[in-house]
Amino acid sequence: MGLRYRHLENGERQVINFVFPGDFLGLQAGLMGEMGHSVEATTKMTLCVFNRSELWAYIKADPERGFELAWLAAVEEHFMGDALTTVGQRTALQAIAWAFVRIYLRVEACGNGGDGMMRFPFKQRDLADALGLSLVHTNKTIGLLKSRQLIGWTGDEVQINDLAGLAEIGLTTVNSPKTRPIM
Amino acid sequence: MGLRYRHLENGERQVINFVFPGDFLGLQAGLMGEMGHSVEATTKMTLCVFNRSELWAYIKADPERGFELAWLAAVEEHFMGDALTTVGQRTALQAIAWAFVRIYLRVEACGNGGDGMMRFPFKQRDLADALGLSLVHTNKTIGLLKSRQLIGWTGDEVQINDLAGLAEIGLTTVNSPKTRPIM
DNA sequence: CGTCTGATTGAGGTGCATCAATGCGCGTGG
DNA sequence: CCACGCGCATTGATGCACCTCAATCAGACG
Repeated sequence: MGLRYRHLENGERQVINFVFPGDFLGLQAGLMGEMGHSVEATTKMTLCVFNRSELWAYIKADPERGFELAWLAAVEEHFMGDALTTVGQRTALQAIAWAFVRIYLRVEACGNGGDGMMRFPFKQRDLADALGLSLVHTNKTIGLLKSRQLIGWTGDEVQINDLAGLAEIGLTTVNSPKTRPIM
Repeated sequence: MGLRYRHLENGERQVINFVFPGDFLGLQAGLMGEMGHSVEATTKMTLCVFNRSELWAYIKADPERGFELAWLAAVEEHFMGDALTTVGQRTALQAIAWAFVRIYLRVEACGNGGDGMMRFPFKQRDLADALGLSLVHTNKTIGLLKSRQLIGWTGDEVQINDLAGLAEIGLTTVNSPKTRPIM
C-alpha cells in the first residue's frame, strides 16, 4: 500500500488518496505525459510495469483496454468528487468517519478484512493531510471515535467496530460499488 | 456554462467544478452507470447527446475514441486533485485567487477572453460552495481582491487585472496545459 | 542509555462560520 | 408610476471549530 500526494509551494502536502493492491498508478502520466502528484509506498509493493509509449499500441490492439482504462479513470474521478465534498463540507469528525468507511470498504473489496480488522500502514499525519486537517486535531478526533468504541487503531492495524455508526456520522451513503464495466 | 455539484445528506452542497463549452458531461454515468453528481445550467446550453448504451459500440468501432475518453477522464481527475489540494490546504484568499486563475485559463482556452475580461454567470454562493467556504467569508475575500485591484466582478462579467499576481497569491503553478493526447 | 519517530495532551489564538441586518437592482402588479 | 417582493451582494457582531505552539510520553533501535 501507499499514498498519492501533491505538494504546495508553501510546503503543505495534500494526500490525494491511499493506494491499495490492484490500483493503477500513473494513469495520468501515461495519458497526459505528466503526473501532477507523487506516489509513496508505505509497505512493500509488487508493481506491474508498463511502457508509457506503448500505451496507445496496447489500446489499439484491443479496444476493450481503452474502455477499461476510461472506466478506471472515471471511478477515480468519482472518488475524488466524494473526497472533495468531504474536505469541503464535512466537519472533522464526519470527515474522519467517512474516510474510515471508504477505506474499509476498499480493503474489503481487496479480499482482506471482513471481520472489521484491517491493515492500515499509515500515520495520523497521512490521514490529516488527506482530509485537510491539522495533525493535532486529527489525533483528538480519532481519540473521540476510539472512546465511542467505533474504531480501534493500534500500530498498523485498524479495527472497525461499527461500520454503520461510522457511515451515519460521516453522512456516507454506502452504495454498492460497481465492480464491472458495462461492456 | 453551468456547474456540477453534489449534495450531502445534511443539505450542504459541494460544487465539483464549473462547466464550460466543450466539456464532456456524464462520462461517469456512461462508464459506471451512475452519475454521483448533478449538473445545473447557468446559461443556455447546446448539448450533443450520446446514447449511453452505445458507448461501447462507439469505442469498439474506433479504439482512438476509447483513448480520447480515457484522456478526458484523466484530465478531469488531474483537475480534481488540484481542487482537492486547494480546498484542503489553501486559505480562503489563496483558494479564491487560485479559482479565478484556473477559470480564466479555462475560458481563455475556449477562445474567449484574452483581454482579462470574461463572462462568469455564477453567484458568489457557487464559488463559496466550490471552495468549501461560507458565502459571507467568500464575499469579504472577494472584496479584498477587488480592493487590491486584482480582479473586478460586476454582474456576470469578471475582469482579471493581474493574472500573475493572482497566481502568486494562489500558489498556482501556471503550467502550460496539454491540449493533445500522446496518441 | 541516547536518539528518533510518532502518538498524545494542554493552552492559547484565529480564520472562518454563523447570525442578522441593510442595501440594491429588477420585475410585477395595482 | 410607484409600492412591493425577491434574489443577491454587502457589512457588522459574535462564536466556535480548528490551528499553532509546546510539552510529554511510549516504543523501536543501535
